[in-house]
Amino acid sequence: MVEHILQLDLIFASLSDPTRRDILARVSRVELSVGELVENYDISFAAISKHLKIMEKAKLVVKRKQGRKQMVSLAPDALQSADEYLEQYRQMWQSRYSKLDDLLQ
Amino acid sequence: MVEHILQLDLIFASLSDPTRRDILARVSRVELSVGELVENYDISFAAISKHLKIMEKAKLVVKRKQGRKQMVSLAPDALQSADEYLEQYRQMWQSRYSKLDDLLQ
DNA sequence: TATATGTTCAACCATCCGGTTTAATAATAT
DNA sequence: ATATTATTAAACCGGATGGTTGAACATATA
Repeated sequence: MVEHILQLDLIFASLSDPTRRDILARVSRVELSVGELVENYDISFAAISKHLKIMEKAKLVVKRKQGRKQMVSLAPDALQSADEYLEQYRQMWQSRYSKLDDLLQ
Repeated sequence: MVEHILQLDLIFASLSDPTRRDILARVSRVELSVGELVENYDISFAAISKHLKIMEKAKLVVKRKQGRKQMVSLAPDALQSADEYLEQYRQMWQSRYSKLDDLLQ
């Protein structure tokens, strides 16, 4: 339970960085090695490796070893946790719009 | 555009802290003064005030002055931005489950 | 006007974060 | 065995973050 809350900390903290969101978008389309990811950014290999470690801890991505490469891919469960968290608020902005709808009627 | 991205940074960073998520949950139910919020936590008035400033900057909450009190309430638009960000990934875990469904058929 | 109440600001501290560089490790190729 | 390739680890740096305390500011109330 506390575990689950901690996980939300890690998930949202991961998502708060634009480089990590970009990594997420890329690996959601296709599995990529760490090196292939690095090519897209102007920061060091080590920096990307650290970003990936943060994302792994948040369970946003998984790595599997293939030869000497580490292949990175999306692990959708964490995003789903974030989505479920937002779920509880969804009706609030929906009701907002329905109020607006009422006005427009 | 860059503005919008920056906003996602602030929104997710805000949500990554459990105290702030708790504040959000409370003010989503009922408008509360800063002082009323403080009573729920073991940290200083100033600390809560700082959390609120972060949440205000992320546009997760709004404050309105009422006498000498500052009343805090939810501003759903930022949560909706977060939700829209997740939207692009939603089908990925949904398709995962539909694959599972297929297996179970 | 003085005082109490509600909140923020400022300065400070310890820790975390995103980046660097260099060294170490792991796996493949020569 | 050695060299090359792919990645992580370690040590470091500057700036942000979450907390503190104490002073300052704003608004009500006596």
